[in-house]
Amino acid sequence: MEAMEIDRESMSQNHITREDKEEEEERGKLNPIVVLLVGAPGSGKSTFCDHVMMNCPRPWARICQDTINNGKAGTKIQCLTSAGSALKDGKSVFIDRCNLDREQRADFLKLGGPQVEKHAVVLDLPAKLCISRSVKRSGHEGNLQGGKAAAVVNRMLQKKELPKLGEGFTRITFCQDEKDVQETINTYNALGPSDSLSSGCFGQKNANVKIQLGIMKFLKKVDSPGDASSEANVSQKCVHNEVSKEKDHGIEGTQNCSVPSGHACEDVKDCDKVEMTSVADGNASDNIPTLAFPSISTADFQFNLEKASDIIVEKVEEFINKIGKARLVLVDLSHGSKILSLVRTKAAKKNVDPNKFFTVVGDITRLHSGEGLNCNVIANAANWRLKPGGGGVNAAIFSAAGLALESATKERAGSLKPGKAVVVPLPPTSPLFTREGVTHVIHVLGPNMNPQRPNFLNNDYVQGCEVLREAYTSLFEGFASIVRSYGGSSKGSSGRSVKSETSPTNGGQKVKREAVYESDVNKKYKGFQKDLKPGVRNYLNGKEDLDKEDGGGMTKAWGSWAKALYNIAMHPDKHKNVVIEILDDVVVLNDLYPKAQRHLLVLARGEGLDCLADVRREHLSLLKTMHAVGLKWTEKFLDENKSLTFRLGYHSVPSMRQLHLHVISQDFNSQHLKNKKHWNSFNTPFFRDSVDVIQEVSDHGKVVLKNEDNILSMELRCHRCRSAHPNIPRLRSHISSCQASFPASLLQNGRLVFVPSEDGTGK
DNA sequence: GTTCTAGAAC
DNA sequence: GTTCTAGAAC
Repeated sequence: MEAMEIDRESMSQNHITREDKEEEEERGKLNPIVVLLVGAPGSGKSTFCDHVMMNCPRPWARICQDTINNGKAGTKIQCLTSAGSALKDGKSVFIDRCNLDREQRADFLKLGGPQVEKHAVVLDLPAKLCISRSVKRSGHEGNLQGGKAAAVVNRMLQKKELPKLGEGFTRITFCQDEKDVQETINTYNALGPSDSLSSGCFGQKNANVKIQLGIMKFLKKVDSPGDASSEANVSQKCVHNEVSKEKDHGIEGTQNCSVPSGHACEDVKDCDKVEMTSVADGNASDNIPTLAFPSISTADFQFNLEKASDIIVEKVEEFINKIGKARLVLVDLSHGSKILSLVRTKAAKKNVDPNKFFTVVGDITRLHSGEGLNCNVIANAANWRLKPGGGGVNAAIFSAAGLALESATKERAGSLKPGKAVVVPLPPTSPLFTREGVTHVIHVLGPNMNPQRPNFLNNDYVQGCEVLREAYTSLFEGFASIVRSYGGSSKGSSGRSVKSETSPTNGGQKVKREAVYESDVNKKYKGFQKDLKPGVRNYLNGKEDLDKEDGGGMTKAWGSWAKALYNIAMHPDKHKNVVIEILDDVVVLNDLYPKAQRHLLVLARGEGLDCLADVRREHLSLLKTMHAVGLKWTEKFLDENKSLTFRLGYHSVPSMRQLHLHVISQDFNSQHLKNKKHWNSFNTPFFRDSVDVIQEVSDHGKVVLKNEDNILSMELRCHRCRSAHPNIPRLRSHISSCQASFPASLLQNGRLVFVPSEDGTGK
């Protein structure tokens, strides 16, 4: 690599042997630029320069502070002098030093005067990657040298200030992974001697912005309260302008659309939301495949309701786990519907997941327009000829779907036997498709117990039940096949296109996506379900609790395993093995999988209070009780072991249903602490201190929950010294010995509970 | 929430 | 080869 550098040097030496005038012209053509690499040791700055200098047609000089002094580390002044003379020689310049803070960058931005463009290439790669590289570079992983390297990287990253256009850069490129780095290398490689790159910020991706910002915010909160956030706003606006200019000119088609740095987190999320709601019509549940079906055979075919309801619940239970996140909805037109109430009761008894199966009173042909419920598939209680007419559901569906359904049905089948079903894709011309978003109708024929109708079973319920079971099996299997087929479709269930599904991703990811589409779809639906409005969720649960509509925005769906705490709260006496205290409003228990030496849960006993998002002003005294009970237990624990420190708080989005307060000692010494999520759920803003929750509810009547998706996958940082660690074992080994004092913010407002040391300085 | 496990990272 | 993570299933 060094040889290559020397070659370029000698090449450009030839240029400057020309006459001054020519030289001046040449320089004008050369259009040299100064590129400041910004990144921690191990972020790949030198490698970046090497790659560009090897392939880029323009002459470059790399100014490396580590080697500028005859191969040894030199000074900033030396760098500046050397960079200045390289520029005079018409070379573009890489400033290969960390440049992590603004002050360090400032002098280099003056190089060559304002006519020389200044770029920043930010190698903002994960701390653990930088650490592991610099540890490797220093040779011996694990020894003092390695440890030192990690400490250096950590210290630098904690202080880093990302560059802003306002500092004097004309272009800033952010690289957050290897792919970004390669793209940026390609961009610079393609830069001919007189070319220039357009201005603006490039390469910051939404998801990563959130992660990075999460860290920044957290660090800011911990380290430096009055940071210049207003300045960030200014530069952000500036970036916005630059970006739109960029787009107008259409110069950089391949660049990632830049997302402003600074406090952009909320903005970015809001943009996403707007996009999603505008496309998906404000109801995220649009995209969960849903089958609406009438009760088969119980109307005109006079099947016994008790027996039919048993079979419905039985079959729903059987299929619900086979169809991923898709939902089944039993629909009946009448309000006092006996079959609905029977099914509801039986389903509840069997603990059928109320998010995946529920009942609705309404017209099956108007579920979207009438009830606001999107069902992409509806079942028809058909007749054996598969013809319109008769009465009830069959007549209604054929009538609502128009001739399109008749002809589409004819194409598929001419008749149907009892117990069978036929899936008919609904032509997009059908009003049922356009108005209601129904993409398929499944005709199903049940057993007939009505002597006035064909195939009368003469009260033979042995056969009748068998046929009805078969009918539901055929129906649900038909639906399952539709759900599977959605794997390759780019259409949402409603027939309206769904932005998130078609949004571009980078090549590599896309391939992976398609290969695992089936599960990917499931994940997505899971996500959407999580995004249901509280009101919708309660509706799905059959609750009428509209108070929650205006609440914390998003609530989540509960997996079947998530009810353990709820069960304990409802029947603490039945769980005496785990419960350690039962009071009027709360139950106390040791966490089954403690993440620290002491870890207990204070559980609210009331019904309908699942998580922080449900909390309102009326719960204030309960919150205070929970806190007080938690404190009482910490006192007991501190009596036993004065060296412990406790923190009391809630998970922003808990995995287990039923509001519970964590009381957890800060040693985090537990074999159950196994993964990033475990750590980050107690050591990022995902963990909401009880004192703050109480304050917020008291001030605003609810808890403001910021839905920072990636917060649980943030890099691992020590909760005391804030150092970053590459993995859980290393983090655990670090925290077992870290004696640094806790961040100031935790020492305020009683967020940490401990016995003050004798000198009164606390921890 | 945990467990299991494929496969990525080391 | 071993360690570790992350996603799916429960």
